[in-house]
Amino acid sequence: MDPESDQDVCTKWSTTLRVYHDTSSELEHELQSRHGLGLSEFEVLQILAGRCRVESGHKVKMKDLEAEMYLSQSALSRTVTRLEKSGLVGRAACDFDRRANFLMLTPEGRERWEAARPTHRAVLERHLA
Amino acid sequence: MDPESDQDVCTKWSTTLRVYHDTSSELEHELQSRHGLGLSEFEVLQILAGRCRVESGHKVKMKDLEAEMYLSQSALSRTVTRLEKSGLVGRAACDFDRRANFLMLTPEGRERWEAARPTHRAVLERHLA
DNA sequence: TCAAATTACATGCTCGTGCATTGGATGTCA
DNA sequence: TGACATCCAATGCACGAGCATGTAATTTGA
Repeated sequence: MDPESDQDVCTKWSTTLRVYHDTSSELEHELQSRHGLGLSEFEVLQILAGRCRVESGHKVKMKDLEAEMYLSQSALSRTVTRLEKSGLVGRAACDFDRRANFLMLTPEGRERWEAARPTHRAVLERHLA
Repeated sequence: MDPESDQDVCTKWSTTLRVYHDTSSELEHELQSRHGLGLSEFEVLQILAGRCRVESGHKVKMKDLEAEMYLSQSALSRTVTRLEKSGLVGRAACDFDRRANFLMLTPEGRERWEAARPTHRAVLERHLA
């Protein structure tokens, strides 16, 4: 509440704004132009790639995905729909709970993610290293 | 490029994402519900309030504003139009260059900004202190 | 001096996002 | 078991954002 901490938080916030906008807009452009992926789409692939190991049969529930992303339920639903239409992600019904969806990377989805990963990492290095 | 710095930038980025999303979405909600202002609108008022002192006759050029904001030219144009329609900002022609616009806070604009400022500051304190 | 390039701002268009709602499935409890 | 609450995901809707373009004013340079 004192002037000093005010100055602190303002500086911190403007730094955060700058880093966030610079980095995310370059991520968006690079991923889109080089790999045809939006940032949200890449992030979904990234999470699926990291979690689709042996456990749970290579599948991830929408709700689990939602919990790890800064995206509303509806936005995530549409993002996954776009990825599904592009053939990068597959949906599968859940036997135990037919309300829920399971998601998994397709082979093509894994390829695209692996192709895009260096681009993603390079942008982060450039802005955050 | 080494694994360590990769880990560093990834951690840094996910921290930035979390702080940015948490803070900006709460800013957006609080400013909208309490003061009827979008975050971009508040930021425009903030810059105008800070710059509309004696120098340059209390006016700011669109281009100068644009340089200080993370907003495209078109988005800024529309944001200012919204603020103008709400009576919070005034546009004035520039005598020297009739392409350019000058902007200034209206008295009501300054009131709204001063009313919203504590809300804005409180959210920053809460997330960044 | 005047045509071409540049600049400032507005606007048409499309897209991704959030909110509210819906539809269907599951859980709860009397 | 049946009625009601809760939960998951999809969808209608509105809105803010960026890109491309348009319009008008200014600058440039041959």
